[in-house]
Amino acid sequence: MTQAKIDPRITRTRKLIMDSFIKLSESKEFKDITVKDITGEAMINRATFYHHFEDIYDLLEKALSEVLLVKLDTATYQDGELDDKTFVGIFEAVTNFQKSISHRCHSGYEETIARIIREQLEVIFFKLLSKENPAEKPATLSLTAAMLSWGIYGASVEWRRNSQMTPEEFIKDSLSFIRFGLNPVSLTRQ
Amino acid sequence: MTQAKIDPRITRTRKLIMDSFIKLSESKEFKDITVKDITGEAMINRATFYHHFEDIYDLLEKALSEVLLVKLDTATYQDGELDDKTFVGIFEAVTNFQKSISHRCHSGYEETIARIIREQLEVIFFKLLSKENPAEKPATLSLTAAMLSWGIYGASVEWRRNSQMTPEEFIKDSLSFIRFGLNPVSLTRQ
DNA sequence: GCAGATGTGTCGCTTAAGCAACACATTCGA
DNA sequence: TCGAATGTGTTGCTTAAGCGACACATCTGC
Repeated sequence: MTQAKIDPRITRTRKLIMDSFIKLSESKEFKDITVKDITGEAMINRATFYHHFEDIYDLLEKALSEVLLVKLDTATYQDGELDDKTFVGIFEAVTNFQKSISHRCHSGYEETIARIIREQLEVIFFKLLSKENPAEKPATLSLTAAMLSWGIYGASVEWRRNSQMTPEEFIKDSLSFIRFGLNPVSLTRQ
Repeated sequence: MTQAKIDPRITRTRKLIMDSFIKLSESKEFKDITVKDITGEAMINRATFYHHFEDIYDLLEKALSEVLLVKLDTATYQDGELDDKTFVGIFEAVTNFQKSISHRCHSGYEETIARIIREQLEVIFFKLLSKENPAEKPATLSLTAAMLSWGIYGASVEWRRNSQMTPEEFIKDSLSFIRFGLNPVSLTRQ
């Protein structure tokens, strides 16, 4: 498709690094994880790590986006529309991810993750919005995507703080306001 | 120790191949497994396979010997003597291995495995015998090792055919005859 | 029979991974 | 405060893995 062919060694090595990072993340928090730890766990050379990633923050970023994008593909490749199902899928991806790392979040680190999640969401929303509104100005779509990403992320924070509901139940009712606007009459359109 | 240092890539690749082979062996029998199947499963290049193994029979041989040798190390690295514990450990290794592959044994294939097991046992016994009898003629030790390997392998066949006992219970009593000779009085020496 | 498909084993060239050493930060305890 | 220890990021060279093509064997069904 978009790229010719990718050397299997690259795939393998990147997977080794990612998996080792995830595994280490389960036993210690981010700030205590060194590049050496990762390459040791992955049984690859340290220089090879730098061949694939700028530094450990770059790895974090790419690891997070991969987790989100995998979920995104599952949620949207069928239609790629900004419908309820897509929204719920994305929201579940975010809450799942937060749940999986919640026990290793500490000050400073959490804000980094939050930023990366929002950035990823923004990319996703921008893509979907552009598809459905090809005529609209990019700046408008971009800001809309940003607001959506902050909104969805904020919702996940709320969910984590309060809710015993499933993510889907939690966000379902509010989605109407997002999708059809704040005018009450629009609810009948759902 | 005996060799300087081994490139991690080699270790990794060999493990990938071995694991894929074991995995494939669980779903189809040996004669239906192709080199392509293995390299496909292992996600390595076919040429790389031939860099490590002569052919698929060579892989079989080395995979089997690895399984046996792992068990052997566990059983003997502490002392390396031809005592009861070592014998029982080796016998258990053989019976465990046969149990693990029994459901994929068919005519022709079984005899190949049997040969390889016996060859491996012979190597092991020869090493142990040499250690305990440094002055003895190699030819004598070699034949003794061969007879032991046939004997142990035969015992495993008997065990598989008849016994509800554990491998240890099964072979324990006969070991005295092996170790101390057939003279009844020797039993008192145990 | 033989043509097409599939597997085997080998080759030369390309590319990614390993290694060892380096300069440079940090941390931390004597 | 200094020095040892540990981590970071980079480099040039070596080595193993990937690739595609090749000749050659089996098969299998028309």
